[in-house]
Amino acid sequence: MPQTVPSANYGSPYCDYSAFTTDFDLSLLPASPESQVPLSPTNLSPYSYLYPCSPPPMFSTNFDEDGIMCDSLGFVDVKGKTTTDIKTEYDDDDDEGDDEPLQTPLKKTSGGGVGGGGCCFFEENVNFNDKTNDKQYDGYYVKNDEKTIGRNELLIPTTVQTTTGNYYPLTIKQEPMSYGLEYGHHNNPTSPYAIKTETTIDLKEALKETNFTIKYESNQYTTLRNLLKNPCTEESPPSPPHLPRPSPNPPEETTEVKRDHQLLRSVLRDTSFQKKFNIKSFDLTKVPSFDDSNLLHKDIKMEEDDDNNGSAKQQQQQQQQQTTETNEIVEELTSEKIEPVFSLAIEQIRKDVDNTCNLLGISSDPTQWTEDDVKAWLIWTIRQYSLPMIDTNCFKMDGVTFCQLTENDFQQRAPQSSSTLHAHLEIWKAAGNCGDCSSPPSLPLPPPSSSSSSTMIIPNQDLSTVQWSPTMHSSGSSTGGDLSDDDDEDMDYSTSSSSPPPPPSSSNKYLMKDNNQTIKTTTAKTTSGTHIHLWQFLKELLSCPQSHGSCIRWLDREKGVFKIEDSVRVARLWGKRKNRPAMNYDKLSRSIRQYYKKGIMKKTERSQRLVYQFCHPYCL
DNA sequence: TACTAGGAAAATT
DNA sequence: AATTTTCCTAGTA
Repeated sequence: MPQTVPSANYGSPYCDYSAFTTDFDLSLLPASPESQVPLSPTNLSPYSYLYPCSPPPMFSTNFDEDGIMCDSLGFVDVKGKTTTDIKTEYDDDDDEGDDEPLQTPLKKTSGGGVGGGGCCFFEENVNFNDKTNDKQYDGYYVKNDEKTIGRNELLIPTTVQTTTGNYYPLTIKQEPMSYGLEYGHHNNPTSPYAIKTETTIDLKEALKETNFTIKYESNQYTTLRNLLKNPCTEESPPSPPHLPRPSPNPPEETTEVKRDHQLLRSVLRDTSFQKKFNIKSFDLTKVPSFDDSNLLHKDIKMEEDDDNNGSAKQQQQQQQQQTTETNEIVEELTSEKIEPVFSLAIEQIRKDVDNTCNLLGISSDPTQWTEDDVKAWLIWTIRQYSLPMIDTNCFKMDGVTFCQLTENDFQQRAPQSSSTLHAHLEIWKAAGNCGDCSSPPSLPLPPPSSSSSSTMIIPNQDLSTVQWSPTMHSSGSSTGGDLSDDDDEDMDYSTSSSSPPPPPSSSNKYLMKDNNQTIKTTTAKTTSGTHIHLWQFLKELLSCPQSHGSCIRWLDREKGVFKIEDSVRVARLWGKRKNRPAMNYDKLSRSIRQYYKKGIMKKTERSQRLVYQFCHPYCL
């Protein structure tokens, strides 16, 4: 009997959110002078949803599709084992292309054993710098030429998504390491849907192209920190301070930023973003175009020019009128409409922090850190952002003390990296529910509004996310003192995990929880990793094409038609998720066929090999 | 050979 | 109890 599920009720028509880009101040998001985006060990970037086919190659550290760092420098994790070593040890599928025959899991586990991570299947090491092929995903075609990526060539995601990896417990069932029928590689290179390789979009170049420059200033994090401190953005829109509206004394860099965010425009033009979040449309025709009027800057110019500009009163009045109008529009935008953008950024950062914590095996709350944790975090941050090396002995202190360091303290201990380190720590303190951190938010948010006018309230979530625990993608770190006894297994498993994040809507739910609840759910995460239905898992993979597009992908997203490109790998991932090392496609497909009767999935009308279709409303 | 389809029973949650 | 796993036979391309 088919399951009954709430139907989606999306607003329509969908509006073009690309118009936001004229007003959206990307400087609110963390960025380094090199356009590096912090906090992303696994999904690489808060902007990653801008690059659904592959993360930008700006990170020196590579990640495989499981979100495992594959730093060629041999990044040392907290367990003292280089990820390079790990990769080598368990590297079972590092094929650059799709033609390499797959080994059997049995071979891969030789010497590893179940508990030793032998059943943790590593996926291919995605080469972010691969420029060999143009890419086609989901019907969108991307010229694989970093220099030429433009509005018309940018891959536009059909859904806003993240690429954060999940981590799951390593209590793998002790099953005989005998593998049943293992179907072979089924990647047909001649298939019109065949995906050749991952593609590369250089964020740095892309941002350059959009004339967007971000000057790295640690104080830019304060606004973001405020947002992180107040995760109830869906229900209570933040106050206008987070607006791109210029402040009375705007920083120099703000006035110099040209806000022609073509990338963001392109992404937001995708109406699935609106659909995904059930965002009501609004009249964007009221939004001024910077290309046309640059209205948002006019009030800045007015103020700046007051002393030395004797422009005509009429012109001033006109400008004031425009400014007032603009402010009203921006006010409206910020109070309600821009929230999805902020929420995405916040959501991304929170997950990134969690995942980094998981990776490093440290608490998401910096005040809980030990000396070693502080050191691990410092090393990671320095590596991640290519900062000058520092003497970690200067930071030999516990988390509480570390959190109380001021920027001046950082300056004394690490002059060249003080600003960056301090800024990142601020982010972590905020994102990590750091209750007793000393830094107060610089711009307190207004109390939550009881108004239901917020467009971020999500009455009808994607079915695939309703049953999804928000904890599944969050940190399993020691936030709640829930560190596993077998840390090695935890680390091995976490570093080999391939799980993409839950769909964004669930993440919104995650964000809507208060801090305490977030901690609780984070703690409970480790027991829910295997509580997932196959159809949910498949949708999860499908929602992360940059990681799993080579093994499963949508053929028709709207109709819920998808194709399993690599049955072995999908089965392997499923087995990994469910701690069933003996899983194979034969069994997986049997489970899928069980869905036929239940009305969850079906074969397409014209049955094609490895092509299935989600039934309505599961395809939503 | 790889996949599809489905019965049946066991295992898991 | 629901779901998934495991094993099986039979069939198709």
